[in-house]
Amino acid sequence: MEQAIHPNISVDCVIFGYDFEKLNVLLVERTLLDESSGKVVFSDLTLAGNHVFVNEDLKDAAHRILFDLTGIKDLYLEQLGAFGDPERLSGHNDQLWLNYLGYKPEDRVITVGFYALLNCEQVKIVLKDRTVKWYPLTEIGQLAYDHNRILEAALHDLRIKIRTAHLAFELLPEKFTLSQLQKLMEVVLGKTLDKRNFRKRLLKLKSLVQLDEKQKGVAHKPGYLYAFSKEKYDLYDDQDTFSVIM
Amino acid sequence: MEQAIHPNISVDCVIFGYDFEKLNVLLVERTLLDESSGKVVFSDLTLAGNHVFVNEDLKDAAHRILFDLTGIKDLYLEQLGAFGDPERLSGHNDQLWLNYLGYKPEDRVITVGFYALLNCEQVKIVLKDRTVKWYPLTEIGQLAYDHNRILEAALHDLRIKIRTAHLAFELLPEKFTLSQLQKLMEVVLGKTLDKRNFRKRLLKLKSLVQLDEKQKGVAHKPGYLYAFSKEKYDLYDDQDTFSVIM
DNA sequence: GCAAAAGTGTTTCCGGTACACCCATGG
DNA sequence: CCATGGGTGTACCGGAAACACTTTTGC
Repeated sequence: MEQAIHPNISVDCVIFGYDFEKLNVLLVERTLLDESSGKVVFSDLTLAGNHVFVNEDLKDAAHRILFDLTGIKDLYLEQLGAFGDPERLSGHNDQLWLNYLGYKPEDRVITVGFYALLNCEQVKIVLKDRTVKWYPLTEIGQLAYDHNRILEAALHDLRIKIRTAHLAFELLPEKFTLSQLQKLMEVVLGKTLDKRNFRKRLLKLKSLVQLDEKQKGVAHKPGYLYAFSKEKYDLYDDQDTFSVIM
Repeated sequence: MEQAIHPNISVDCVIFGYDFEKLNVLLVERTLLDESSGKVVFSDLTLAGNHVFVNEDLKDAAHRILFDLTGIKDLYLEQLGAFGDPERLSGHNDQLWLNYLGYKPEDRVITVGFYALLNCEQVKIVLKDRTVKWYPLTEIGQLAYDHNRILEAALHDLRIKIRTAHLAFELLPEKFTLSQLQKLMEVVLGKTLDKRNFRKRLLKLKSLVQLDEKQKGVAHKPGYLYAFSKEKYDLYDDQDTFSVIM
């Protein structure tokens, strides 16, 4: 019975993936076929989500969903809060879909939103399922259920927290150049930053360590690689933040 | 059936009340009496909370709980997130209490935390129930369930948000002096602030308007009263924040 | 040798901070 | 007339912002 699913509580994950160019979100295709004709009734996209197990912690459920979909453990996860509008599943397509899956469409389900951060190149997702794909953030249209609301909340939170915390490093590979870090900030915050000022500020951070290693295979002067040191971050604690990387 | 309670989803509210001296939290006494002897089995404190109705929005549930307990509508409410540790109700006293109330103690309940802000003098709470009282934040010990965790999260969030948003005004009456506002900030942030610098910054805020009215009945030079203008705040939007009232 | 990004210092300006005295009221 | 908090201005300092040229690599 440990694995019995809870009918009223689900978890939805906004999975952000950075590819050195733009922010992407991993979405799942939801296509309903007419049983007799085999024609497509509708086809749209959802966040990665599922019901929790009866005795499962919410964060564990989120990790499980991420693992099932992507084969990755230990991603950075942040809780966004609960989404409990009684009408959140009452869209026409949503009702058809829930019925198709064998849920009672009239059941109340509250969902807990999370977001995960990863780097698309480093964390190669094994897409077990052809219906799961990366979508550039800027090209995401209407999603199923209340998932646009959850996505919006995730993005809002990410934009605030990336200024002052170590979230940025979760979106980069272990080793990265300062320019890559700067580009990431520019993409997330939606504005360009001055290179020299950016570097001045960043080089003050004790938790950012320069490696004895340079970029390779680039058609220009190779940059030094850097890494984030969680140990030093914990050590220097609150002094050592991005504070005002506007 | 509209009023049927949902067995698995509850809402808990951290109700902060400011009394011009300190921050208080409204707590509910929970006393279990032995049925035969009438002796006290245990007695402790909980946040204001209850299960949600089957078709009730989470925020509506929080407002209802606040209203039932205090007779107040339209308090400022902020969601903190969901608390879903499977063990959150498994304390010894918690199990006794749930059993006494007629719940199945083994049922999984996830709770959504909120916090509310009010001014103790202005918003005179009609304490319908003698077991509900204000407790100074600094004197709160161990609470029932996982309520210390929820309180901690609420306080953390309040301390962050009060620096940059209009939360402070929710803890004051409609008209207040700058000194009262400063005192509030000092209490919440836990540090003293320089009077002149504080006023310089505050007087820049377009959403803070001086009234043609002074303090009365004080044994010193009376101060001007001020009010927060939601309209101007919305108008000037993001420029007009407390930004760095450290 | 050319394209492309890496890397580097200085000046300016604004905002934060520190700090001390006179004023109006109630008792 | 005294106690109490209200109200005000200035000088200094540090950090943010603006800004342009040289270097190293792959092709």
